[in-house]
Amino acid sequence: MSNRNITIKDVAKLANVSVATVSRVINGLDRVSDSTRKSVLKAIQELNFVPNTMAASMVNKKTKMLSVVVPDIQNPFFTAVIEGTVEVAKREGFFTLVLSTNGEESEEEEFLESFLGKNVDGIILIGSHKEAEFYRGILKPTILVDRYFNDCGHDGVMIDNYRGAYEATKHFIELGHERIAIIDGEHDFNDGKDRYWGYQQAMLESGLSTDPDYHKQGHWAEADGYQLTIELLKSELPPTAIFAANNVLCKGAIRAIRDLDLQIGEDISLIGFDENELAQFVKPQVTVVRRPTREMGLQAAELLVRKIRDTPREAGNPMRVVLGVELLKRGSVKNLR
Amino acid sequence: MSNRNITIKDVAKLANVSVATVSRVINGLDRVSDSTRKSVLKAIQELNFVPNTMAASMVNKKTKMLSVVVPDIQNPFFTAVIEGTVEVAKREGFFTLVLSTNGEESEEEEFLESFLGKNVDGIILIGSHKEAEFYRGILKPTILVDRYFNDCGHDGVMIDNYRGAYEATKHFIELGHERIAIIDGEHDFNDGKDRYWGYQQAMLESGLSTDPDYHKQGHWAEADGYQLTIELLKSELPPTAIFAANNVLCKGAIRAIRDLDLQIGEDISLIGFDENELAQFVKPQVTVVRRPTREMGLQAAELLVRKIRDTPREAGNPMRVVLGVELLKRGSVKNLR
DNA sequence: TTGAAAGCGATACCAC
DNA sequence: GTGGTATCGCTTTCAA
Repeated sequence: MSNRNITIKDVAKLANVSVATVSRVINGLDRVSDSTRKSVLKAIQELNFVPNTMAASMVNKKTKMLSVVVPDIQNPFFTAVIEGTVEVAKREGFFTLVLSTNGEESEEEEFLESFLGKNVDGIILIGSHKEAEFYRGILKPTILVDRYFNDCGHDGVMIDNYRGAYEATKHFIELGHERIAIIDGEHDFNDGKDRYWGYQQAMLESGLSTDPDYHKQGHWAEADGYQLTIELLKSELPPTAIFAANNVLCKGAIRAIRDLDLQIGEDISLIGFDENELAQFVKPQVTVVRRPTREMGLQAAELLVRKIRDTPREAGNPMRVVLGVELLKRGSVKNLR
Repeated sequence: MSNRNITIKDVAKLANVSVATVSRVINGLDRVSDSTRKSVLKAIQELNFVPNTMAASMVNKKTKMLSVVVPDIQNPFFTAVIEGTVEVAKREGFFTLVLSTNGEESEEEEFLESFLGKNVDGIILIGSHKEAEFYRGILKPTILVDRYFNDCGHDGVMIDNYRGAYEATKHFIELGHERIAIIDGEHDFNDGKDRYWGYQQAMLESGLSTDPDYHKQGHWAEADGYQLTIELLKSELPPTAIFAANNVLCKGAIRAIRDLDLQIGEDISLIGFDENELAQFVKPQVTVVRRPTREMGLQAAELLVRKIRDTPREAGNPMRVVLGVELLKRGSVKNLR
């Protein structure tokens, strides 16, 4: 496996050729006579030689590795995206290395300055937290996924958050709901904001007002979903429907409803943003806005690989790929008509 | 960030010193006069220079990075272990790089031969699939987690699978159960086998026979858990208790029981091996054998770092750390006495 | 304290 | 086709 000490020189000596020749047979590009190739191959075999790719990288500046940086490796959304990424990367001959920052922004910087960060051929940043300035500082091929920043100078793959929230809300309305609440978190990034706007727009368009009491904000965590749902349901005039703006908030909401001994789709209607395990488990299952997680990873990796190969930086404006979402209707919305 | 072109030479030139001196101030080991240090630092700042750690690694053969290889990044068990690992690694100044093989054995080999595999200072293999021979071929510090192979030549961190299964089964028995079934998967590795033996031993010790009809084997997947549970519950003489030998089998079992409209802890008793989201969600919650996931990661990283530092290979026999498990009693086992 | 120079292990250009 | 060698960016003796 990892034969530290044997180098191309040893092989050259044993095979009675120059290191240049050995390098040639290793890379198979230049032509080498059959006989010498054979003896070199034999020597390689005999010595159990494995080329030191790091040394090679030093001269040709390619490592054939990509990195994917995520804020939380325990969130199934991220791992699903990663899976898509890895699939394409592998097909294209790249190794993918995953890095979780555990929500700490500084980690992202550290990574980029580390051995790894400096030696990957390209980077995919999922759900990243920084500001445009930071991204502009990254000089190598990079793709932003799920969260995008204008003027960041890189391509991006994201979904239509606005539309997803809009359709969820519309769905409630079509089935006769009027007291529709939304639980979300800070509006510090576009994805969160867009979801709220989608909700708001749908309400206004239908002539419904957006009661501030029906907008509960937490920190996008499961515990918040639980707490906020309890608050809503215990208020004087509870909503008839709740839109949970991300996967974990939705899980919290499901727990809360269960703990209050209420029946989803009967006593309270619910739609979640993003698929999650509990939404699939409970009966009736919870209607969710499904986003194409794996597909996001695929797209990101494809964009990245293309960018790496198009070395003649076509300096074209960064492109953004926006994938559609789908309202997966299940049984959690009661028909009030 | 990634200033490709500026090297130590540029800094040297600007600061009017030799590259050796620059190297010295970068590494802070050798002594440098305050005045030169200052001017070098200034030059570094001015040029926005970031040393190329890859080149450095070429000479000192250290990269300060570890890698963790897992079969499935979507399984919460693995990500929990990873989290523990990363924590220690970070504290000790190592970067952790995660690699998921998606269950493909060959990936593991590829990884070890890749740029990455050859350039990390140490490796943690979680739930790995190969045979001892393979591991012996890995010449650098390596720790096996969760699954161990005798004569593999490396240290390991695992849990007491036997005991966990034994106690779960005993618990059933103590509460008066006699028709106790087990659902598991292939017995191709020790962890799986040990769980079965623990179950069997507990049964025999209590004078209960292990009816083959009550031992259902699948492939350790959630779908199997579902299917096998259905089979058990629909058989002529259904068991009164089921032991699901891993986390996803348990989830499948919970789904199956729910779909048959049976009440956990009432119509059928259930214990799962390893914590899982559904076990915590349903009411009553499902009793599980809890294993110290994060702790496993911590231990593994600590062992690894120590090994990396003890360069004078003390060739001591490989050590194995076996962590205890805990039967987390919740409400899913009915008292038949 | 500082500098010159010899590597680390490969690649690639230039001769032959 | 094949070999010699400069080079990648840094560390580390060895002298001065």
